[in-house]
Amino acid sequence: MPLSSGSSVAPAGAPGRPRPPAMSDVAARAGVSHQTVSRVLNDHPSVRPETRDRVLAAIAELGYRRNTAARALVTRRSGMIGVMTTGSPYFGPASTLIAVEEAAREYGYFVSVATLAVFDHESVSRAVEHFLSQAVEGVIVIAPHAEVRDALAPYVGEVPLVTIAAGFAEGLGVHTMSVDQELGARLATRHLLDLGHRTVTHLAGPQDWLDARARVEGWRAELSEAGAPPGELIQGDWNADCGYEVGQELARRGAPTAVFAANDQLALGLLRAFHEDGVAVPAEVSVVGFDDIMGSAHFIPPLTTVRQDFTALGRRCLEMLRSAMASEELDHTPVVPTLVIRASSGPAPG
Amino acid sequence: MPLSSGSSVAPAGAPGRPRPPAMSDVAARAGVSHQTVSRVLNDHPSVRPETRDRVLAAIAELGYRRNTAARALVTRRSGMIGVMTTGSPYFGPASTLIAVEEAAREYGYFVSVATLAVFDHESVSRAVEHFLSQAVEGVIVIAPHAEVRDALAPYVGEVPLVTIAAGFAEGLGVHTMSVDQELGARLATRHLLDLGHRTVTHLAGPQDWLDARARVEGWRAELSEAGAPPGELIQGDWNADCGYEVGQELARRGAPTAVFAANDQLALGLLRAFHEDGVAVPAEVSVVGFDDIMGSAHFIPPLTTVRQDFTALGRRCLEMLRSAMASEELDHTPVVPTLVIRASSGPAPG
DNA sequence: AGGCCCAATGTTAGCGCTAACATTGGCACC
DNA sequence: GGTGCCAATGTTAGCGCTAACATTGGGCCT
Repeated sequence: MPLSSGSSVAPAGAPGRPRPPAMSDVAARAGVSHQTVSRVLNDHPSVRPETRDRVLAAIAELGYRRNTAARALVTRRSGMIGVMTTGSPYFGPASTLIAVEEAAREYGYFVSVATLAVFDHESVSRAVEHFLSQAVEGVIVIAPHAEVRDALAPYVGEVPLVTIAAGFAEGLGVHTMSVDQELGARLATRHLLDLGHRTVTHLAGPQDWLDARARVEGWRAELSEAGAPPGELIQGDWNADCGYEVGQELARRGAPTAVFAANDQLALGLLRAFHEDGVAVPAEVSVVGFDDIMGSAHFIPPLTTVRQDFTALGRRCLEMLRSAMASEELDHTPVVPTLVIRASSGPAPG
Repeated sequence: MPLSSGSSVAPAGAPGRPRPPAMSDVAARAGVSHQTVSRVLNDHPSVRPETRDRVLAAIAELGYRRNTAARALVTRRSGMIGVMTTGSPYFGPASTLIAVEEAAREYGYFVSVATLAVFDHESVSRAVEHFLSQAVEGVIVIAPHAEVRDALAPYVGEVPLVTIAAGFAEGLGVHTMSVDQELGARLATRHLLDLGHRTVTHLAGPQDWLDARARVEGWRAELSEAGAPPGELIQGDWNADCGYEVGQELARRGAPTAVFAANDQLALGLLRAFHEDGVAVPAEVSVVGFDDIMGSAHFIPPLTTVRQDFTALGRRCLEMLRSAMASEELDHTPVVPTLVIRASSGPAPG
């Protein structure tokens, strides 16, 4: 509980610090009315340049800063957007958050964050309520997870909402933006097929993550359209540990010639397992990852992977939210990923 | 004068959305005064349980949410803290931010973020001003950089401020918290010495980062106290690319037997270079990193590294900020890092 | 019974700002 | 030279809430 019934004495606030200057103080100093100060601050056209200068001078002298709370109270606009993100320091969400914040600040918004330790309905609700109690003007959700997306449905209409989610979500009325995961998976798969591999095994991410699902779709679709036999699908999570275990298993039973891992961490685990078990990459097995995280260019061997432009993603999310807040038409076109070819993929053996 | 009837035209605000219920609406519904509603909301002791229930029911029925702006205006407390962090998705800052947010939310604070694309004075000032214009009650800075720390000095006294910074900062009056970087470097160095290495080469991080400096200090101190000859100091940045280049250079000219890299990314680059140039790790060269990032357990070979508990760091920062806001005694004791021994370090050759 | 205290509630006065309306005074126009 | 207009400014009325003070009505003492 933040508030105890402790014996509060002073009108609360920062203890010791005196009341900061208000608009009326500036007005008095500049010899104008507080409304004129307000006009200067809000770039109202009809203020004489001379008056404006006098006001600005007074502001500077007093170190005046406009009181956001008072302003928000009367305008009914908080100037704040909420960004909900995963409670794990994954590369993608972290990068996207940074991009969103940068864009938001450019447009003059404040960004409030809430992290999601778990992805159940209740946590999502709590986070949204947290934002609503702050009167955010819009919410961006960086947690491409099925349950999260579903838990957001009740809040559509309550507050403009943009969520990162591959495909699927339209029916729920939630605005979605994403990197084209399916395309990314297709790029990876096609690359391997082009190298002469008969088919491609996919080490998938957790299927409650929408991105993971979409990657499976893309992989499957590309194989099928290429007329390649269906590849093996192995379920994984997002971690290198899992990649390592799967890699050991694959090495033991005779590895496929091409594996598309759902992210770079999984790929890292695979590479290590193959290395330890003497399976040559890419001579015997080609490995392709997804994300292009920091360092993947220095895996052994350097990892071929699908790069997601998280910066673009973040900006697009914010632009989408702005459109949603203005009730404008929304552009849902996903961000296009690119394939980064390095040394972990090569021609099929034999 | 009676309260205005709801007949006034809605001034601006969210277009279309009607005015949300106010406390007086709840009061009317529950047949009490708005002040009683306020009392219920603030857990004031003298409210009859029956009355409280009636009020709570009215709140639920109307979907009432207290207006933060109005509350902040009168209490002079925004309930918000600002967190400034790096504009790069580094593992440490991202993890720390998450921990801070979690702790802050537990204590009932809102968290506003601002990222720092560059570390110059002006950007830092802009970010602090951004926070001040939001009337945050405190600021946490996750950017252990010398220039950032210095740029904060003018704001000491203006707003409670806690920054992550290894050593040094006390004189400036900025409250600092950190993982004990020097200790971490000592742990790494000692570990290598214990393995029989005569001395240890250090691939340092950029020296404008305080952590990087502190790691140099620790490394140097530990060597000196152990009576080992001074090791070579190589300047680097934080990236694997740099580690790779340095690794190639070291391999070319005959590598030392032990290298302590200032972070895991650098270590990753070293490992790759050594691998490619046929320098066996750890048989010929031992490598130790710093951070224990995701995946370092699956480098080839798995990386011995210094783990920083960023979650603890984040919590401690928040607790420290709370103390600072309450003008209490501050506990600056740093968080203790731990050495994680894996396969990249081994006995000195020969 | 009279008085007193205190728990439970109501009333009033702003917090600092913006929106809406009111008031100036200068100047173009006929 | 009056009329009207408009640019520049002032005045007023809240926004929704909390703090401080005011008002009730029992229960309980003497």
